[in-house]
Amino acid sequence: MTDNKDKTLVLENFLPYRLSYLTNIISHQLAQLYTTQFDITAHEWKILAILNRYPNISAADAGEKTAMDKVAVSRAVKELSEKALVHKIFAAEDKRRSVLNLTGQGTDLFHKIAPLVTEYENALLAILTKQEQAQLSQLLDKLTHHVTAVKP
Amino acid sequence: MTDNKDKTLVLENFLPYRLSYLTNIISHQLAQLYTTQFDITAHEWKILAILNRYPNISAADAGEKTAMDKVAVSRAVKELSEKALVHKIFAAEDKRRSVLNLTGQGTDLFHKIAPLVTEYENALLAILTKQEQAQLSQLLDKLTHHVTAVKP
DNA sequence: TGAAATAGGTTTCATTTGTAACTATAAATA
DNA sequence: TATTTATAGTTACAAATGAAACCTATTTCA
Repeated sequence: MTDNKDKTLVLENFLPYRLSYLTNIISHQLAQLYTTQFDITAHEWKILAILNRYPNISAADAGEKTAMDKVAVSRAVKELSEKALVHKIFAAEDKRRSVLNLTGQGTDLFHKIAPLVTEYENALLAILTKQEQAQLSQLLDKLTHHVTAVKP
Repeated sequence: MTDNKDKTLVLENFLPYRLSYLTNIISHQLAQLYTTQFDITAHEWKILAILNRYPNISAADAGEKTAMDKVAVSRAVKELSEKALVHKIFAAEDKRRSVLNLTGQGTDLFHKIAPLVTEYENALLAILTKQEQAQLSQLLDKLTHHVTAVKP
């Protein structure tokens, strides 16, 4: 009889706990890469990355694509603007809507950090075979779709 | 040529990002279960769960088993003690070391919450086949061992 | 139209969290 | 043994976060 069978919750086997344990460690290690060498928070890094990929998007769009709430986006953008890494204007056709872009400096910084984090990702994935990597990707997709469907 | 090939970091494909996205949603949904119905934080819930499984452990042990830092453990235990859910004494043979246990009330509360969170876990896992669940478990193990080995 | 509702962003305030300093006890060592 | 060093836990302060209130601009529709 397994522990789950008799209804005793075993933290070590509990999926949400295991996911959060792993994720916390990874996020922490990853953050080291840019918080120490460059003076950038995790939120700020996310905004840099998303603006590199999608120029001219609004704060709301950036929030949606990064799963950050609008307050966090607003604060990160403000910081990044003050650091001259991001340029913000308001759209002419709708003056509420912001239009965000990396500055030259912002682009430069992105290209300094990106190799570090992809290197970290590669180091992570190195213990998995190509097939396992594909499995993992698929499982994460399934779970993510499921989970966002349940409570959108 | 894929986006990864030309070194442009694509957030949506980046494993740490995808993990953190999924985990945040799950943690949040899960927390709803006990923060709303019972007045318990995520940290407090972790302590309840670990003390149910391992009675008589110290705060340091609890922290190690839950991946919480000692300050978070101290605060959660203090709260739980004030709510009479956890009983804390100091060990006779080493007066620095605490000895923690659930009270009767604490045990009762644990047994109220446990079914809710396991039900949530089951709902989560329901989109995966048994085989996929096993794969996921194995992949998480591999990654977790790897990641803790890299930076212990 | 013009009042009400909505949407994008920002600010404020309270809570949470993390780091570092601190207290008390125990272990190590000189 | 006396002094240093290490360990368990708490406290204090600062930074990060989240919820709600708050502009301002745009829609909606009576």
